[in-house]
Amino acid sequence: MSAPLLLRIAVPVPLRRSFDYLPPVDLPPAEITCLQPGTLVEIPFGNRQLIGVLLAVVSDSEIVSTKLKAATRLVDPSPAFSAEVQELVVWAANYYQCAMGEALSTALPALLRQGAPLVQPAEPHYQLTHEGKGLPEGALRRAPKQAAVITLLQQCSSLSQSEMRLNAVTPAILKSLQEKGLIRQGTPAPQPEDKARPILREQPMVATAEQQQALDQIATEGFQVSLLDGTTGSGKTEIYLQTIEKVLEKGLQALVLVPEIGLTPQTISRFTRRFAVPVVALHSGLSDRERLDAWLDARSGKARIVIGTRSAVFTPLATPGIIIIDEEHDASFKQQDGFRYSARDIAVMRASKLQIPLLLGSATPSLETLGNAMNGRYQHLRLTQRAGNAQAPTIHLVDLCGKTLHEGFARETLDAIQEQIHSGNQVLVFLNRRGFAPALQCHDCGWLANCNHCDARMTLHHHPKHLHCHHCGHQRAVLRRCPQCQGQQLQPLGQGTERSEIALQSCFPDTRVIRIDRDSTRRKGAMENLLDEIQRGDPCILIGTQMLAKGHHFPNVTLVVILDADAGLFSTDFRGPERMGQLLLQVAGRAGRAEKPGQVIMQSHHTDHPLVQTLMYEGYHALATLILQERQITQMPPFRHLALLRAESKRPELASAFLQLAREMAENHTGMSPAIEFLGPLPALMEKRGDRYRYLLQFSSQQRKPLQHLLATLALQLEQHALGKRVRWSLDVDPCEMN
DNA sequence: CAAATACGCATC
DNA sequence: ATGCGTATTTGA
Repeated sequence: MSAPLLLRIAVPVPLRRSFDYLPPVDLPPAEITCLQPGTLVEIPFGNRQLIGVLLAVVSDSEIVSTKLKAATRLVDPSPAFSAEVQELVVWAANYYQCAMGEALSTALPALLRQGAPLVQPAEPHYQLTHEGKGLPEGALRRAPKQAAVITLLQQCSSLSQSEMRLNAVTPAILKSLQEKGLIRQGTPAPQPEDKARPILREQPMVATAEQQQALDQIATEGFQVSLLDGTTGSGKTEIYLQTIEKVLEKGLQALVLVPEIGLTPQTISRFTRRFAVPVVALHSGLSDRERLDAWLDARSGKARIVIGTRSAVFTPLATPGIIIIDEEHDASFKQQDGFRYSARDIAVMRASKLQIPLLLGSATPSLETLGNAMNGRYQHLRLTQRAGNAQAPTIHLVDLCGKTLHEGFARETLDAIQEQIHSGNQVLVFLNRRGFAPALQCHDCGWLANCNHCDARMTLHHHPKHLHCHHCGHQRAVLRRCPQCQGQQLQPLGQGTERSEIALQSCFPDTRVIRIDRDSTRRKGAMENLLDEIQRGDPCILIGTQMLAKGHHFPNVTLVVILDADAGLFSTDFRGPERMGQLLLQVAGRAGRAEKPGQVIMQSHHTDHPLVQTLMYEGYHALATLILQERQITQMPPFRHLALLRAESKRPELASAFLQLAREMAENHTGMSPAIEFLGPLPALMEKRGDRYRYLLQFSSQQRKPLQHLLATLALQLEQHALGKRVRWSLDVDPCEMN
């Protein structure tokens, strides 16, 4: 008699081990042997029911058989994860030192994590009725959105609800049309065979010589990583589209990853306008159901283009053909909590395992990617010309030293704004600090309003009037008297977007000033309304944070003002200068996108700083080269690999003792791999945050392998140790933020 | 002395 | 993570 078979399950808890279960009691033994890894299984765990992922069917366990429980049921007999995606997630869990169950569960759509079945309910499709087909030209002139649906259905004959959504058609529009008897719900007409169906809906643009050269060098099969390194407006998207076209022609799918802020309706419509194939978008606005449907369409191969943010890198694809990452330098590709993976780096691994090309696009590539392009591991494709007749903006440095400032603005800056407004243009003012002022100070004794829960100043907000800690969310009323000296002269210190908005409005009383930051766009639809107003093109001044810098086109902006170019210049984070360069260029790229030439004004107290000078006069690549040289000398990434062990606790001594222990454990291991160096335990830059004291221990190594090995052993040991259970800790491999 | 809170521990 | 039992503190 053979040993009973057991299910080895990854459970969605942060524990670095798997759990063994007896098969569900009602499962025929013959079917157990057929189960594949990636199958979802509902299991009793402690006193709750969880959805786990089958890792393997095994014949014996380290756990005595009397302690084994039986799994409740299979969510579905077939696996949710393809073997390919499951292996990818397992690889990533090991690389990023995340518990396997936690990693697998973050790679799953929310609905599957809750045990929803792996099938799609029939989705309503809409078709033209007889009446709708015979609708005379020019009818529905007073309902352009409804007319657009009719046109759409004339082209496509039948569209599902989600396809309608992708084309910005709301349920209300469909309802009106249904009531008028112009469209009806029904089963889709049988689709003509794939071969016959056209891929394109509109003709591609004619590529410039430079674009064509890049296009010719991008592989459409086999593993190849290309960096598409092109200035703003040089037509990177057109290259994505034409490359995708080639992949679609071969009957394969394209996976497109975009930054969180970049997945706008405009981005999606760029793809749906060009291609006649099914496109799905996995963005944060979807309901769990819609997300699962899109995921299933990608998995079945029905969706031919999949656009998504970070987590979409784990989308299963029936026929993967290419992966594209737009704005590859963007920080949102790195998850900052839990499973701290980099979607960009995982995409490299995925493309290599699948033997398909990967295209990384950016106007300001990350130093990691640029380093790989320079040493030849990635193909480096440069686009230097702006497409069309758009001109590159001219950049002026304004030296603030010794100048009288008007609420943070130099006289010449205000004059330049005046001039552009006068000529009927729009101006964008960039200040990466929301609120009225970043601090409130007593003029009599120098006391500062600090947060009670963090080592930080509280930000003064005017609308509504209160003090707000941007680190822990704590709020309090604005004080009328200094608690230290009873003085009544409490003064705002420094500039925030609210304050600049008021200043600009008083300097330009007849001009519309629009503030765009998290506070002014919190209300649903507020952002859209403001963007619409800007698109109308009337002269106005935009003042905002980095929300303005990414993913939006402002064709009428002719002047970009960077109020404080120095922020980030003296950051303690070694990535500060790189990020400063990327952000400044990105903001500058908002100017002069149409026919109107743009200009950029950068205000700085350090106009002679080498980084500022290099960025100004030689551009991003010179800056990047300079920073890379520095990184080589200081042995920082990408020349050396980093990992951080963070620990936090309400008791500071506990967190630092934990890291001290970790360091001692690690040093005991590194007899075999002396290449690993340690730094710390050190207090985090902001030691106290939200009433927790935070410390870190930094690891660095020339080789990834020994570091990964050490971290794996260490994590396991720390998890066992009593101290490890008393502090909140996490490992961050290839950290982006050092705090 | 009971209720509220903190801590340690196990989860197949 | 999460929930439970036990120890510890709070409090009327």
